[in-house]
Parts: sequence; C-alpha cells; structure tokens
Amino acid sequence: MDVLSDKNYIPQVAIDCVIFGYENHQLKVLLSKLAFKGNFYALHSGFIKQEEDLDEAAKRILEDRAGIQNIYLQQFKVFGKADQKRKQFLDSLIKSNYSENQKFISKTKNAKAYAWFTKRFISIGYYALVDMKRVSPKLTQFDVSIDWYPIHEVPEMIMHYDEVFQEALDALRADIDHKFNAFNLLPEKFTMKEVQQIYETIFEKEFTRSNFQKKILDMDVLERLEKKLTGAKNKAPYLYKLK
Amino acid sequence: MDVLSDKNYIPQVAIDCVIFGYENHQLKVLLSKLAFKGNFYALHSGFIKQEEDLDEAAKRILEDRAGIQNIYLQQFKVFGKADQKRKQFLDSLIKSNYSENQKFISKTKNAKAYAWFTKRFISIGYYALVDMKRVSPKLTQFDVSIDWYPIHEVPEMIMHYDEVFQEALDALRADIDHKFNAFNLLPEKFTMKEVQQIYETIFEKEFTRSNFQKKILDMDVLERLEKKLTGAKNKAPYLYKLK
DNA sequence: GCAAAAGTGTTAATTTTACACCCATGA
DNA sequence: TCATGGGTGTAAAATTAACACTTTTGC
Repeated sequence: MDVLSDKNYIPQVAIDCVIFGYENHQLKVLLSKLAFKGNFYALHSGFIKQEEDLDEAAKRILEDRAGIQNIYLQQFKVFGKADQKRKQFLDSLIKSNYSENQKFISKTKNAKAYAWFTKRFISIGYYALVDMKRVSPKLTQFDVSIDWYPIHEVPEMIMHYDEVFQEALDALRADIDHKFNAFNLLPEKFTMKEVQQIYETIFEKEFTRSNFQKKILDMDVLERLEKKLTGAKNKAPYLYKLK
Repeated sequence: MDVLSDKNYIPQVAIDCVIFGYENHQLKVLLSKLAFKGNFYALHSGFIKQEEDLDEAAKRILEDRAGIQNIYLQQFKVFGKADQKRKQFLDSLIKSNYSENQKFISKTKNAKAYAWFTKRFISIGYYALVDMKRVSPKLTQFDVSIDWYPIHEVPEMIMHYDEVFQEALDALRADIDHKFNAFNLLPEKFTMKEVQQIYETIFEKEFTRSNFQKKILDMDVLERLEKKLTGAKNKAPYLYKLK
C-alpha cells in the first residue's frame, strides 16, 4: 500500500465496503477485528488513489480485502456527518495501546499518519454480495482477524459503521430485484431452488415455489439447460444459466 | 465566502446541486452562465466546510445560490471519474481569458487557488425541487447570469455536468412517489388538480383524473379542507393540505 | 407403487386502468 | 338550463397470491 498522504490518496474521503456473504441459507457480513487491544470491529475501508476512478477504488479495496474480482458492487449512500467520532475513537485507541501516547504521536512518521487519519472524513458506502465459498479474506496489518458474522449477530462496530451496515442491508434488499445481482452468488449453472434460497435468505421470508419460478422466468434473463440428476428420489430439476 | 483552502473546506470534494424549478406546467433547471469569455454553463457547485455536515453543506449551497430554505433536498449519486476534464476546462478558461496565463497562474494568490481548484474532484450530486415563484437566484462573482432552462432546452454544460443533470432527472422521477416531495412545490392549501399538474409535468405524460385522485388519497398524507370557489363556471374543487 | 420434490396450471384476490355517471358552479 | 370541470363509482384488465394437480426420480 502506498504511503497515506495527500499526494497518493484523496484526503478526508473513505470508501466503506459492506461485504455480504452467502452460504448455506445464511447471510453474513465480513468484519475485521482490529489489531489493537480491546474488541474493536470494523467494516473494510479504504481510500481513493489520486488517479483512480471511484468505482475502481471500491473494486480494488474489495479485492485487497476479500480476494475476489468481478462481483456486483453498488454505491448506495454517502455519509458525511461532521462529528468527532473518528478522532475520538482513534485517540482512545492510541491511548489504550501506547503507554506514552503523546510521544507516539509526535514521532515524525507517526505524526503525519495521525494527522492524515484523524481528520474529519466523508465516507462513500458500497456494498457487495459474494459467495462465501469463493472468497478468502486476507489479513492486513490492521486486522487481527477477519470473519463472517450472521447479520443478526453483528457485534457493535467502531465509529459510524453500525449505521453504514444497516443502510447497506436496506439498499441490498431494495436493489436486488431489478439488478439481478443474486445470480452473482451462483455457479455458472444453477437450479431454481438455489435462486429461491438466496432470495429467502436475503429477505428472511419464504416465497411460494410456483410463483417465485414465474417471477424469475418472467425476468427473461435465464436460459434453461439440461436436467440435473441429483440422486434424490424425486423429479430432477432443470439447470439454468444467465443469458 | 471563506478562502478556498484545505483548512476551510474539504479538498477535492464538491457538491453539485441540480435545482429543478416548477412553474406553469413547466419543469426547468437552474443554470449559471459563468462570468468568463465564451458560453460556459454550469450547475451550482460548492464545497463542504470542515465543520459542516454533508446535508447542511448542500442546504447552504442551495440557499446561497437560490435564496431558499426548507426545501426537499436529496442526495442521489457520487461522481468520481479520475479524468482530467476539470483541469482541462479550467486551463482553457484561463487561457482564453488572460493574455498571459502563465503569469496569471504564478501570482502567489492565484497560484494557490489554481492548485486547489484544478485537482481531481469527487462530486456528490444533490437535487432539489422548488417553486420558481418562491425563488430569487442570487448572482455570485462567478456568474454572469443565472437562469431557468426548460429541461429539454438545456445548453451543453462544462465538465461532467450534463451527466449529473440527466441522472438527477432520473432520480427525481424514481423518488417522487414514495417521498411526497411534490407537495413542497405547492402553497399550504392546494387542489388535487395542482398536484396532478406537477406530476404530469415531471413525468411528461398525462394521468387520468379519477385514478390519480385515488392514488394520491390512498397515500393517506392529505387532509381535505373546505371547497374553493374559483369563479369558474364549474363545481368547486376541494382544498387539501399535508397532514 | 410410493414418497419426495420439481414443474405446470387454475382459481381467487388484489391492484391498476378505463370510463361512465352525477354534481356544483357561473353564465 | 346548459356547458364545464370536479368528485365518485363501477366494470374490465392485468398483476399477484394461493394452492391443486401432474411429472419424474430412487427406493
């Protein structure tokens, strides 16, 4: 990673990525536990390089953190409260992690990073929806661990991340129908049941099979392929792929 | 206005306001013609003060430019291409307005403003919908004029503003139904016909009277008041107000 | 043949659209 | 009393939801 400076990155602007993961009928979110004393949880944030498009920056951050590419990534809201949450949090973090925190900050190199990092920030929210099986989160120097948390068991996060997460979930549900991003979670060939399970997981409610099938097929984006013999003692479902 | 500097404003971030105005069944947009040689048209942009919430900044910019308060203002998208449009435009502007442009730029004061202004910017798009009768646009030092342009007669604008305008119009139409912002355009008491005319203007299509009435009343946000005798030789319409 | 689950079809309920009808108003 | 336009009601059309029926598969 480049040195954090105004020359390399756009100052005071962050991208916050809410990475939703799907596996086994569960919707989870990828959080980082920070490599500091105490239980501090955070979304994956990053900054925008000076020569980089906004959407590219979001993709890069997602790739750096989760090791995946070519995924549906959607900007959903900008957060721009001018409160002191960020600075307050970082100050308390330094205080509890470095016995002589004033000295720590005043070291030339640290001082620059501190000044850059503790300014008031605007954050641009993006969310992604990924197949957990195809993702291998990578630790950075700031993380002690990166884990998937069920969306109803999300620990309290630092700064404004709780709000970002909740808004991302709302946006995901509002967007999914007309943007077809659910299909990104599936292998090339999939059954209608698999599609339905994703929807049911995301919306946390059940859909009737026949009506769901009609609705999805009416979207006219799927192509029916051969049948799939599952070994189960029932009728074999068709496979589908995106047109 | 404060001096443009990193100390006063968040650098490299602008707010672009698309101010839609309604009057006499016409939807127009407020553009500034810049106070420079040549025909340069622009949306109303501004910057975010260091101590200011994002939404407040948008409100302030709207008030400075259009002289109105308490209006529906909606963030709709962030634009973040890393292209050189901004710098190229500003360079050509300086070139054609100052015979010795290098000298102009290198004057100490101008040099700072030039450097601040010509960096790569991220812009946060907001739109507003106002009653043209209640608005008195104010000229700033950068405008030679500020005028309302019918949305189908918008002159080509500088930089990326054409795209911002088009996206704002799409967002306005998508948002209007469930956020009731159309009522902001009306006086305290209004008739159903007036509401319908706004909708018809915004969507550029006609609605059938009875169905429109049903739809709006089903929203359950209006309260029916006394009748209004218009002097016309027909049944007097009811007045409504927001609940 | 039977249970299980997939696919299709049918009916009912709801929402949307079109349009007819009645009513108040001023000329 | 008539033309105008506003308010209401109703029938048709389209969409959505509920559920029953049929088919395929392995045991």
